[in-house]
Amino acid sequence: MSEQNTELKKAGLKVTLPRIKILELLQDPENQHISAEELYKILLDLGEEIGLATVYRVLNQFDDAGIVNRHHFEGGKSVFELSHKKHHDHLVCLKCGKVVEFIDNTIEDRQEKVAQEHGMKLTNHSLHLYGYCLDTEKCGQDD
Amino acid sequence: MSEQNTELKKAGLKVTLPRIKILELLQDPENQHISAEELYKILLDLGEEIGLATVYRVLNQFDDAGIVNRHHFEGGKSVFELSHKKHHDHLVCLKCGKVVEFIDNTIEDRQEKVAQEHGMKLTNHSLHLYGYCLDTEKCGQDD
DNA sequence: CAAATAAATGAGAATAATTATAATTTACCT
DNA sequence: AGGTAAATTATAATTATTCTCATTTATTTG
Ligand SMILES: [Mn+2]
Ligand SMILES: [Mn+2]
Ligand SMILES: [Zn+2]
Ligand SMILES: [Zn+2]
Repeated sequence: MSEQNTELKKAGLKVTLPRIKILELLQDPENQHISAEELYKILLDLGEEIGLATVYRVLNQFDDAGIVNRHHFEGGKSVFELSHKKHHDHLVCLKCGKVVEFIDNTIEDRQEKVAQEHGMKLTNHSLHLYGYCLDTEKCGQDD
Repeated sequence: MSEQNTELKKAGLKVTLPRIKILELLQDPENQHISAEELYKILLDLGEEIGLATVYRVLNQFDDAGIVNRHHFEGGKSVFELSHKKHHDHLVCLKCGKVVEFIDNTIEDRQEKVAQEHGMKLTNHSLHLYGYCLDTEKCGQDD
């Protein structure tokens, strides 16, 4: 039994073709931070017969089951990524759309401190840094 | 000439009743982090004849002009707040919806560091901490 | 294995949030 | 006050996402 099957079973979800296909696509490094619509288009191109509603439904189920994480970057739609990787935050280029992942333990620690100081128990957070690539021709801002 | 008028003129916007009313409402501490729809309802309740499209349009113009900042909290619609206050980030209670503002200079500094390390020039960021109020009856999680 | 059944899917309608269009009104500049 | 460009309104359109329900599929059971 494949890994996908095990993961779906563990989440109490029936092992269906749409779910397997979506899980497979999400493994592909090309498809990091992908939207429902984008996944749907890829599936159509692959000749799969799938409904857009199914893609949305499955992604929500995956989110509920903790299989994926959902992010909402400035000015875009919801994007998803597998959650088996370690927690990280995101840097997004406003010009080319490149997404860089990072983790900064100082920031993570301070967040807990801040929450504590304000009498709150943290469950999660989202940190998005927006800017421009400096090293590339196309994104470097004139200064 | 009122403050509002000056602010609108400075932004190159004509001084109209909808714009003045919206600016006024945004000053009210009751209306921090308010959505277009909520503003619209308040305006209707006040007997103003205004269209929802106008509220959206004006808020976008205010955003472009730097008069307001837009935030998008998990699971909600866009909310706006006047931008004349100093930059800050947000703690949000997932139970009661309370929004607490904070600024942590360590976090701010680290963000710049992170961007620099990845060859990017930061323009802005969004940091949202989600959790539960501990001090209140209704929000404290059982543990 | 084949039938029973409960869950999942697909097509399309529905909803929510936001934006565009176009005719009318308003603010601002002589 | 009159001319003009900008703003507003109502409404249609769009975008992103969810819902409905008839049909299909995966799992369970005999
Ligand atoms: Mn990521
Ligand atoms: Mn705020
Ligand atoms: Zn870039
Ligand atoms: Zn609370």
